[in-house]
Amino acid sequence: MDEQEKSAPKQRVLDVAEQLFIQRGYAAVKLHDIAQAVGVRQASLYYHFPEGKEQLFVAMATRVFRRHQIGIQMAIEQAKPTLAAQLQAVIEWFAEQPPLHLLGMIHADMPALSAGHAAALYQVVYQSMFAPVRQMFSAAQARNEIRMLHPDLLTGSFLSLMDGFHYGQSRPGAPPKAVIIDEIITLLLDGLHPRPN
Amino acid sequence: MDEQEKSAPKQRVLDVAEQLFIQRGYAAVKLHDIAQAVGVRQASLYYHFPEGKEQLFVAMATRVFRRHQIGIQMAIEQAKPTLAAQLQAVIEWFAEQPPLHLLGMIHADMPALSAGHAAALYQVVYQSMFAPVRQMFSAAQARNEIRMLHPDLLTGSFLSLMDGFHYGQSRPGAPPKAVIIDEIITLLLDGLHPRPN
DNA sequence: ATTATCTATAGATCTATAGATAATGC
DNA sequence: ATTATCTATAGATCTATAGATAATGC
Repeated sequence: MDEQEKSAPKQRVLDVAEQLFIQRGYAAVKLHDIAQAVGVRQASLYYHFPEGKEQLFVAMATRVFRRHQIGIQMAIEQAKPTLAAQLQAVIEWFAEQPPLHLLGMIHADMPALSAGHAAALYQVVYQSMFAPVRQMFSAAQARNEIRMLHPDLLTGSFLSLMDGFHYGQSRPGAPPKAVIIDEIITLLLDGLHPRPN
Repeated sequence: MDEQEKSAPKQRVLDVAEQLFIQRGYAAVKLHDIAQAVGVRQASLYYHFPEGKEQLFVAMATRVFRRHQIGIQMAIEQAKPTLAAQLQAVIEWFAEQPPLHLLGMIHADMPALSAGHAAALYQVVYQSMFAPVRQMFSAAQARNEIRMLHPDLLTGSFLSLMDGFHYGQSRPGAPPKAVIIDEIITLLLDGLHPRPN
């Protein structure tokens, strides 16, 4: 009965909910859609989430954010302690995950929840996504490795770029993932102006 | 009866619809919400948009995109013909507009429309938002002013950043707009690694 | 006994349509 | 006559609740 030890059917509901909620947004997804994709009747979802749609959304979002927190932290820890290596690892993490659409979730979905749920989720977003990335940039600044831009701005910009990643990725004639990652790193570290060497 | 010559009440409906649809997304906004904010009854909206909610959304989105197209093109034209000056002007344009949440709209709202409406809107987005920005970057590359990164990727990254702009902007203790703009330009042109001079 | 489902349905909400009303401008 | 609203309501959709059913594991 710990957080971890969850029944298989419940995990399956969360999996499907994750796909649909993230793809279409909270309001556009009906409980019936989720039930249908799981292969059960709409009312059966209330067995796993007795408080209904909001509870399901919050559970799903929390799970996604925690997974990203672990992925991001592992990426940073296992990379060489330079921003270039850490950025590479974190971007690779985002690139191999399904699209998250974090900004859209923060902006459109979370405000639709009850005030309490929204505030709680916002905390989770901050701890899981914002703080670790911010920490990576701050540390690089403390090492005097990079310019002293505002770390919050860097963090927001970086997460925006990660949200945008999958758009460019999916269009026809798009370069392969590895090239996109390389170019984003070049852009972030060296900028558009070519270096004089 | 031209596109331009629209009645004042209809414009007012579009104004309100713009605010609500962009803020909360297509599915979350009910016609009743729009009517209430306008100060009329829900059924009265059908006088101006006889085909209903979708038509209203498409009209609103088209108007927003066209406005941005003009704003972006004017910004680029009136700036000095260097990427630095043009970027500054375009970012200032985005900064003075209300948040657009372009990625969210493309991702969550447009796919909820009928196939025909979605395709048409997608065209408008491309022409209005994507093409002018892409052209700005391509031209800078032709002038040999910047690195030869994929222009589609640059464009997508830039528009992602513009979507993210207002998030950082609104949090407490955020730096003033002018500083944010400066830092984004520095980031894009010079990158995080400090230049050796 | 617990887990996981089902059927049936109440009640709320939402979109859209039909037809009436009032004001303005020929 | 045209423009812009209104009331009333049908029909569809959506969330949530109540209570039944079936399988598994003591």
